[in-house]
Amino acid sequence: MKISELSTRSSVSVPSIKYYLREGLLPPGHTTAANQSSYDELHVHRLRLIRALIEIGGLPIASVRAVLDEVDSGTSSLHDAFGSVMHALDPALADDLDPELDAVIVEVRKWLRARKWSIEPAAPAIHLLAEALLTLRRFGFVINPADLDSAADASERIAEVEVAFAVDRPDRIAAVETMLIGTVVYGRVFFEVRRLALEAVSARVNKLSRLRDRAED
Amino acid sequence: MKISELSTRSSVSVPSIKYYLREGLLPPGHTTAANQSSYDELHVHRLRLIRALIEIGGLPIASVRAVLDEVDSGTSSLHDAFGSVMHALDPALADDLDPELDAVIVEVRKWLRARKWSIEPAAPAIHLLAEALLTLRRFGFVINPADLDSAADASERIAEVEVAFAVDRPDRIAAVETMLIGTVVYGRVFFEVRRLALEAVSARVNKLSRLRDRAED
DNA sequence: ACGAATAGATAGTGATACTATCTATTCTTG
DNA sequence: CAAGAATAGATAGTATCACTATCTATTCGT
Repeated sequence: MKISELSTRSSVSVPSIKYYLREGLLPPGHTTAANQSSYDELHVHRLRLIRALIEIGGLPIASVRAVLDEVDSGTSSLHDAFGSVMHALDPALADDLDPELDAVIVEVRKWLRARKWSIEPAAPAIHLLAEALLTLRRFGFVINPADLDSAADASERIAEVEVAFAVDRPDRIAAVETMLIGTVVYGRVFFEVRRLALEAVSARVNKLSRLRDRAED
Repeated sequence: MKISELSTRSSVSVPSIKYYLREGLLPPGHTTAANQSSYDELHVHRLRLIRALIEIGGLPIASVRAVLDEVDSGTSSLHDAFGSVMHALDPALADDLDPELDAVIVEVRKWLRARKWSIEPAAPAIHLLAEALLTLRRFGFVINPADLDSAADASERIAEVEVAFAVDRPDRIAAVETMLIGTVVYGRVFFEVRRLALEAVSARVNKLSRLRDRAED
């Protein structure tokens, strides 16, 4: 198909498609003449992936490129490929050499061992989780990794479904893509579920306190 | 304290503090002369809040301002204030008039009723959740709101702790701030826990499949 | 044959989050 | 009390990002 058709099929403007081609997010089409290329279903699919990462995941173009490069590079096992993709998701984090943060990182690692979760030691998620926990503590929240067990259990259950689904995919690229979409889009799903939970609990408490006020009259 | 001290205390550069003052994220200090103002602990605290929203929550300055305006405006109940803050968190979402999306929104609302979660009908979280679920389906994930029950249960448990903590705070602003920090920073915590869960499950499956391969030799 | 579309190159744009500079003052330290 | 550092407030500049526009030399479709 030509670029104009790719554009309507994917609802991405032609200039944007050209931009993604330039930036290497989208592989070039099959060149049929000096100024003609033809694109296929793979391009439509890839464009949907790019838009999901940008719009739902909020990833910058540079991260999208890094992630897609990892998807396309034929790393050995699915798990290794997934690890690389996870790593490419994060902007490089500066080592803060904050002793307080280091202490929390140690706690997180201990928790991971206790849960028997085998995680690559250099995983950015460990650092980012520790950072968030430290921030919560600095705002007065008394929170330990163990308080996250119920969230971790729920995450694990859904992760099992996701991984099973990914492993079932016909080829390696589709499998890695599935894990990627799962991470980014499910991440958003969880975030919104959490917000809804907070609102629901807040509404309940609000109602209770109004009932109490009335009883006191 | 003077601006230089505020800068070292908060590890935010003086030009950035001036920028936040200009942008109305940080209230002006108490003016003591034409070119002298004094700042206090409240400013240190507010700066920490701003940085947490930007760095951990990834909010743009405009959202931070909108959210802080809601925090500072004396809306009646804590719950109402919380609702406004939640609303200010989101960039205005265009109504897509996508019938497929509308169908998913209906599903989400039904799920919320089934869970007895009372949510403001216009809550952006409903729209955003439906959007994410629709994207997952378009990538082949078979997923219904009910599949989110375990995540919702876990979120609810943590939300109860958060709300109890917020309600206990000395004043209304502190309470709303607590809910805000809870939403944004816990959101990040959950995201990272989920990624760790995925990596752990992926590692387990990888190991199992390697064991199976070996058995087949 | 002729207007529309295309590839590929280069340049321009608007938003964002600062950062720098400047002036007129005020502090502060020897 | 003098001189250098710091400050408020204003204005201007910068780097990055994600496009968007324009241009040229083709090539396609009718």
